[in-house]
Parts: sequence; C-alpha cells; structure tokens
Amino acid sequence: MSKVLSAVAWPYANGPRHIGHVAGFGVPSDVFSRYMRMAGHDVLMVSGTDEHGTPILIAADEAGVTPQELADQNHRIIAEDLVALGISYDLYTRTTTRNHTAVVQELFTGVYDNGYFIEQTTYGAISPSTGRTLPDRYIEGTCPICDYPSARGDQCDNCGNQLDPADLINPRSRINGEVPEFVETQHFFLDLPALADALKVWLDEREATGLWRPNVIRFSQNILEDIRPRAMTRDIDWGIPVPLDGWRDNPTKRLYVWFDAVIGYLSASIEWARRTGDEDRWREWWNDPESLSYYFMGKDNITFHSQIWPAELLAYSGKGDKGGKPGEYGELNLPTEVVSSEFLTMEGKKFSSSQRVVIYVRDLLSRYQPDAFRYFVAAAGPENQDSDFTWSEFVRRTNDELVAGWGNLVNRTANMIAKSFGEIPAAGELGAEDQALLDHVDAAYGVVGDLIGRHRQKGAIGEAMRAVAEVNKYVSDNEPWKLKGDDERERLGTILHVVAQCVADLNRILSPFLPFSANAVDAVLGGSGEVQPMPRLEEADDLDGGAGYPVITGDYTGAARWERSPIKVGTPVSKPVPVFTKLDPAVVDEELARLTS
RNA sequence: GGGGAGGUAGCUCAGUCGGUCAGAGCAGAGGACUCAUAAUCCUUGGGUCGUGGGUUCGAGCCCCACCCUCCCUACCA
Repeated sequence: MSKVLSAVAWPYANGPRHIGHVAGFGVPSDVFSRYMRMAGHDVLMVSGTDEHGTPILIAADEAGVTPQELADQNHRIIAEDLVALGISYDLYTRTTTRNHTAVVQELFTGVYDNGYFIEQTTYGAISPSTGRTLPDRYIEGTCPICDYPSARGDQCDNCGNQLDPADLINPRSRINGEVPEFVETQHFFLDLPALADALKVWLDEREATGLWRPNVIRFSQNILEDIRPRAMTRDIDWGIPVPLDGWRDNPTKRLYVWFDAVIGYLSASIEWARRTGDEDRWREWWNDPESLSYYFMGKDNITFHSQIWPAELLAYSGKGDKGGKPGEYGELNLPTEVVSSEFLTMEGKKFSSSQRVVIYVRDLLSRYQPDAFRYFVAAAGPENQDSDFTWSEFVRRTNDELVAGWGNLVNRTANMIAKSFGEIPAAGELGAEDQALLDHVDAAYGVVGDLIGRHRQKGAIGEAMRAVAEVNKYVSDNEPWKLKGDDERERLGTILHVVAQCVADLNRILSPFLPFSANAVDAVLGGSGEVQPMPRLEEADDLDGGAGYPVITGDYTGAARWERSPIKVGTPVSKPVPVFTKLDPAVVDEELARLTS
C-alpha cells in the first residue's frame, strides 16, 4: 500500500466550467483515484478553485460586483458541478482561504531565505486609472509589422507575429480604451536558471521510468533548454500580499498566479489534515520520499507542473545551485508523474464561450446521466491527442456501447434470475466454458487495473467492455431461456450464477469510470448499492476566522476492493428497472440547434 | 519564426522491441435467437497505412524531403 497524492488542476473562477475542462482533468483524475483506493492505496485527492488574477478583476468589473463576490459565485457553481460529476475529492477548497494565504507566504519566505528570488526592475504597461498591471493581451493597437489595427499586445492575430506591447502603434486598453502607461516597476523573479540543474536531474529520472506520456516528457525537457527567471509578483490589488517589509502593506503588489494557485496542492493538503484534527497528517504525502504524486491537467498547464511548481519545491527545500535549507514544511516531494490530457474540441471547433461553441457541465448534467458523459470521456476523450465531442458520437457511444452492451447485460441477467429463481441461484458443477468465462473476467481486474495505473484509460475501458462482450456471448451461447425442464434446473442455476458473478465483477471493474451506475447495478443484483462512495458539498468554516465557504469532501473508505468477491447465493433479485437511459437520436438535432441559437 | 503531436477501412481510432501488422468498434450486407431498453450472437464486404525517396532479407513502424491538420510559444490564467 502506498501513499498516493492525486493533485487535480485548479479550475479558474472567471466562470462556470465547460465539459472540455472536466474531460481534461476531472474524469481522468477521478477514475485513477477511485481505482487506486480500490487497489488498497491511501489516496489523498485535492484541488480547489483558483480565484486571483486579472481576468477575475475584469469579469467582476463587468458584472458590477467585487472580485470576491464573483469568485464566491463561481466557486460554488464549479464545486456543485464537480460533485454532480462524482469527482471524489478528499478536499476541494479555494485560494482565498486564510490557510492558503499562510501556506503561500511560508513558501515565499522559504524560497526568499534560500536566495532563489531575484528582484528586478521591469518595464510594463499599467492602467493609469487603476494602477493595475495591464497584461499584454489586454492591450491592443496597430501592428507595427502588418498595420492590422486590432493587434493584441502579445501577438498579432492577423500576421501571427509575436509582439512587444510597447511597439504597438496607438496602444489602448481593451478593458476601457484608455492609453496605457509604460512604467518601470519592481518585481520578484524566481531564479529558474539556478534550479535548472536540479530540475534536469529530476526530469531525467522521471523520463527513465518510462511512465510519462511521451509528449509531456518531451515538452518538459524541451522548455528546460531555454529557461530564464520568471516574475512571481504583479502590480495588482487582487491576490496574496508579498510577506516582506515594504511590500506587505503595498496594496498594488501581489503574488502572481505562478506563486499562488499551484501551491494550492500543498495548502489544500494541509487544510485537509487540519480538518481531520491531525494537523501534521499531510506530511505522509509530502515529506516521505516513498509517497507517490500524480498531477492531472490539460496540456496548457504542463509548464506549471513540470517546471514552475517543481522549481518552487526545490527552491523551498534548498536543493538548487544556491543551496539553502528547507523551511518548516521540510523537504517536499516533487511530482511522480505529470499526467496531462490534450484538448477536447466541440463539433470540430475549439471551445469558445464568446462564440457559443460551448457546453457547460451544468447544462450537460441537467439533461444526461453523469456516467454517460464519464463513459464518453474515458472511451473517447483527449487522452493522447485532441479528440472531438460530437452529439452524434455521444448518443452513439451511450446507446450502442453503454446501454446496449453493458446495460443490457445487467438487465437481461437480473431479469432471468428474477423470473426463474427470484434470488441468486447456487452453481452446480462448473463446466470448462463456465470456468473459462469466470477466469477470463477475473483476469480483467489485472489487465484493466494495470492500464488505469498507467493512465491508459481508453485502453482500460476498452478491455472492460471486451469482457462485457464475452459475457454477452456466453449468455447467447448457453441459451439459458431454453432450460425449462426440472432436470435442467441445476444447469440453469449454474449458468445464471456464473453470469451474475461476472456481472458483479465487471461492475466493480467499471465502477471507477461509472460510479453512479455501479451503485445502481449493485442494487439491481440485490446488493447494498455501496460500491463507490460519493463526494458531498459541505458548508465549511474558515479554519482561521475568515468567511465560511463550500468545500467538497467525502469518506471513501467504503469503496469496494479491486478483486473478486463471491456473490451471495440466496440474495433476492427482483425484476430490474433499467439503470442506463437510452437516448433518443433526436437529441442530436436538438443539441445542435441549441448550440447555434 | 521556434518547439511538439497527428495524418491507418465510410466514421472513431488500436497498432509495444522493424518479422501473421493490415486490426477493433460503429455504420453497410446477410443470417440466428427472443432472457433483455428492437437489445444480443454469428457470418461478411471494405484500406497503395498523407506523398516521394532511402536504409534493410524485410517498414504504418527507422532516416530524409515535401503536403495537410492541430497544439504550445514563457507576465494568458
């Protein structure tokens, strides 16, 4: 049994999340975590809402509310959506807690004391009316290269060239149209070059495991070649104060997201431990070098997780070129594996809220079962390359694979048992093909589990579904419905017992992917319906006297084990109600109409 | 401009170390069956593996060039 940290990307609080987001980090991390718990590992799964930064400020201004109010609203929406998807966080929190502020500041102090911050003067744009940094992408003007009048400060959408906002002709703020002011400003830069050697050692070691996805390790190694200091503070008033004299009370200097959100993995772990009443318990996952940590995210976040965050951990632990010693948190573990997904597209196009190419999690779940979506993501999601969500494919996967394959097997099994015995029958003597099927399905625990452990969920669910087909074939081959005579009753009982055992096994094997229906299927076969425990939304007090907030938490110790458990002969089984809902093909057109209306 | 990924059956994709690697599912065609949400099971057609070279006894697989698609590109979180 290992300590396993499941570190899940922090959704940004500028609005509700769409299905592309949760396909990238939510479903894969939950499948992995549920499986690892079943396999007997001690999993700590944490995440939260990322609430600071310029886009929140702008969205709040537009909505006429304070940034905190906006973040409050969206944090709640996002958390509700994640619960509805069944993502089994031990703690899902947020970045505006006092705990998080304290942890971030402790990390800053540790990195600072070890000498890995460089103070530099930079030249950047600010908004004259607010004094806030104006990020490059929020400045527009005429492109100095192609004269395109609406070039962005970072890049011209017309000619594609990278730009420096100071070179724009007639620069103006995209937020309020005012002319930006270019000023000199002081910032702390993380001295990444001083950590590059240590990062390289770590990455080489990770590469040698052969476990990382090829594109992730390659990308990570690649960006190491051109490494330079990166600013960890901003001129902004919405964020965590810099814990140094002269900076602490300066209302326009705040820590940047790169020294804020990623630290949430640690602060959430600490918050979780404090809430359990054993406040040092987080150390089992962070200080013990034997502990494993898996970080789940979309590919746009690889840089954060394979460079910035490990660099911060190394700097805090005093393990870069400049030496140093760990702060009060001790030496902290670097990621075991950065598990990055690619992107989901939507009917062939990039998700875009502004262009209405979007399906929000909430909308999807208001009309469809969460497990149908989870099945789609596991079977056809952006695991290794971008993949496309189309309504027709969603309907097809749901109807032809999930309902017709698995759902129907459950249903026909329960129906036959209910009709002929009314309870799980005992098996007589097993024939060769009975035993072969039982062995085949039992072996699926190993095959599927191994694939999930290696983050090959498409392959894993494919193997599970292949086993489903085997059982369907066994039923067809043995034609139990023809065994009506008294002299055939023992054989009938044997066949139905074998099938029921296989269905119970496959239900466990599929349960990390389909947790809601796993519980329902278990109940159909007369079980307690407690294969997969569910997360719950809870109103929590801030541990340090701040405002309360909703968190996601749960007790997952009751999850079924990842191994065969013999079914109980005599368990009553009544005529089942179908667990899975077949979709009307008309929803394809309905949904497409909804997209364009 | 630089970096990365991908182009395999009508569709979605598997193909690990170069040697039954020309595959699966779905869709199409035919059949069986009726326990089951018209579900299931069996049979079957279909591909110059992006293009052109090269290495090799042998290449989706390795090398070179080219074409096409997508992603990233460091103050965007």
